[in-house]
Amino acid sequence: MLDDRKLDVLRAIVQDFVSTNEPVGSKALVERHHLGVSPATVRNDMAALEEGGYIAQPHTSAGRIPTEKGYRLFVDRLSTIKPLSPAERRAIEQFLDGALDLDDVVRRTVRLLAQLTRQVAVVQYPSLDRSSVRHLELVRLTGSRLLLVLITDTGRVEQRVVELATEVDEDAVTALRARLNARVASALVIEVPNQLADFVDQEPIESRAVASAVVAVLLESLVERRDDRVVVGGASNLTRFALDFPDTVHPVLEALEEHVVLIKLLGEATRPTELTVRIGDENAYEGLRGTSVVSAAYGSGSRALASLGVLGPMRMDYPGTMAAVSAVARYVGRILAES
Amino acid sequence: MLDDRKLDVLRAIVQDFVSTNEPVGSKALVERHHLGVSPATVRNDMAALEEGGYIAQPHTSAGRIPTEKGYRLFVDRLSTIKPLSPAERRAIEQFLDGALDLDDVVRRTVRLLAQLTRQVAVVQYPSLDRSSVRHLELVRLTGSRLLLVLITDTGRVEQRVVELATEVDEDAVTALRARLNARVASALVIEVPNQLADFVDQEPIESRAVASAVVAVLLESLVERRDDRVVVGGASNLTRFALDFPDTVHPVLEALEEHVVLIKLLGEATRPTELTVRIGDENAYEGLRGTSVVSAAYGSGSRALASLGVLGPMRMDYPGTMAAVSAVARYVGRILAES
DNA sequence: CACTGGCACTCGGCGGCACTGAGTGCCAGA
DNA sequence: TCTGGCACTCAGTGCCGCCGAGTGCCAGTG
Repeated sequence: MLDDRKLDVLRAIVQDFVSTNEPVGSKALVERHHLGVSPATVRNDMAALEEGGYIAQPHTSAGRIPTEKGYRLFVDRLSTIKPLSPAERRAIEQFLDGALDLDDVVRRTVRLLAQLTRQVAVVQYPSLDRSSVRHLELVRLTGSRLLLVLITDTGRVEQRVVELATEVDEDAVTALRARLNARVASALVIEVPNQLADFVDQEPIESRAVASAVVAVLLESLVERRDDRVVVGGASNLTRFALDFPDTVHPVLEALEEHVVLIKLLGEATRPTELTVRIGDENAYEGLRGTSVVSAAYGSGSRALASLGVLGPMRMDYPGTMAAVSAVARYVGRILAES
Repeated sequence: MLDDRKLDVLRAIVQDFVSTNEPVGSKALVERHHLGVSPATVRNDMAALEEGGYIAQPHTSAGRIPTEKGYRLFVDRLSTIKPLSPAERRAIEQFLDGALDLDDVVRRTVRLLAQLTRQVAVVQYPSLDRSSVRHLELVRLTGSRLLLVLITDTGRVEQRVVELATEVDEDAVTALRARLNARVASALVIEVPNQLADFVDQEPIESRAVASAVVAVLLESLVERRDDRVVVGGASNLTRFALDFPDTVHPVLEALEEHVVLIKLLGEATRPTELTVRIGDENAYEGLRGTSVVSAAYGSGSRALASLGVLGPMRMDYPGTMAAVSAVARYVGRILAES
């Protein structure tokens, strides 16, 4: 039913529409792409494509625009990921190599992605669940207040104040710190609750109260941070393509502030650098109709830590965007593995 | 030249225009505000106000809208800060009391401000320069890598990895940590470079190399963080008032991503809770024409730590916004003083 | 002298109307 | 199976005239 030429026509329609943002007609199509047939023939093919639901006309006397289904087919079968230009590769390296700490890596990444794709970029912090504990620090602020700092292998730092009912001296803190680290250092964060299950009971009787308070705060902080953090950048790119639809930008801006929504959008991280493309309603969030999301998991080695991606109009340059997202994800993984 | 009634008229014009976003005419004015005079009289007053540059007509056959100068006069002399409703006070308390750590305080604050004012909120992190050192932590990651963690009295945490040329053992790290803290603990951050000026020289000869590396990274991190951090929220509120001017939202979104610009916008922190209002071109940044900024410094006690504020259209509810910003600044200061 | 009512005037916004042109579907012919 | 031709549709555009909100000015009044 869809022979090769029809697919060529669909590909040409998607490419033209993406670059001009105007319905494309049969005549323009044969002029811009050397299809080797006449407009009339193309019209027949277009009728077939419309029949199949791949393209549609906004109104009777207009050209065609791709539908969601059309974009899907394009992404799945008609496009090849466009290799990045050397300049772009260089930009990625230069941008990320100077990063100082994890916060900096994330901030730079989001900026880089937004710049490369000229769209809205979303980067998730390395998931706590999938990280492991590098070190647990316990600082005595005053006699009855400790600062608990958790440092992961990805450089993430979580800190929390522990209020104690009783006073505690420096030596006790040092000892407790050592015993805690012996238990959890280099364990997966998700394993920490198990590792500490009987920790308090095994403590010397005189330090049980303190240990119990510390462990409680630690476990609590792990639960609270479950809602992993994301950073958004390039929101101003929204207006580039939304000038025509001023009512569509508001819900998108709202969505960008709902980090929970964004995390769902990026999707479950699978294997590192594996690309996911969600087109239009596929990402099932009211207010994000008409937008597409290209995301990839990143990680060090074979372990996926979290995801990053970009959000743009359905009429986006999929091959280019996919290449950029994939390259950045790969590079971030490398940076994190090094540190 | 501007008698009381003319000022009343100006006040009425500002109030009406702010709430309706439409040029206000003489007739509507006498109907909605009981000015006790006829439209014709008001027209004369309006002519005088226009003469003085306080109001203008967008086109000949339209009502008047306030100019920048008009808003300025309104803010300076014609408005009283609207007290917050009990519901709003309660919202502030509930919102901020549950905060876990500094990041959380900042995130909650920005969200709260955006919600209260229905505008774009900007909150600056407590300035490093104005904080003091609570503790300096040195963690031995491997033999040749240390993690340096700086914790300030406002709960801010900065961390950085120190790469060493030689191996170092746990005891040496402990000793160095103790000596470092003896020097800088509870000093103002801005004093740290002075405090450490001769630190390396006074170290035992065998630990000089390590001390020098650590101090170098510490000083460097203080310089780099000079560009203090800000957090933005409520960007979706932009579209509420920018529907009519779709071309004005793009530059504003861009400005929101330029944190340096935002920091300038908030202005130099003066005394805590002191309000600043910048109207239109007063904040002198291309692309922010037509917007106003209401900001306040916050701090604990009499020490200003940083600023927060909101950004909105020139036609904003100044009394309400000023009340909200001021109340939030006061409350944030209190929260930080407690922790 | 300040205020008021009346009146002529201006001009943006809106609906109606005709025209244009891009693009289509269909059909007969190669 | 493709092509050229033809009638048809309809969004977009420009033009026109009307409506009405709002103004400025002036003469009249307490």
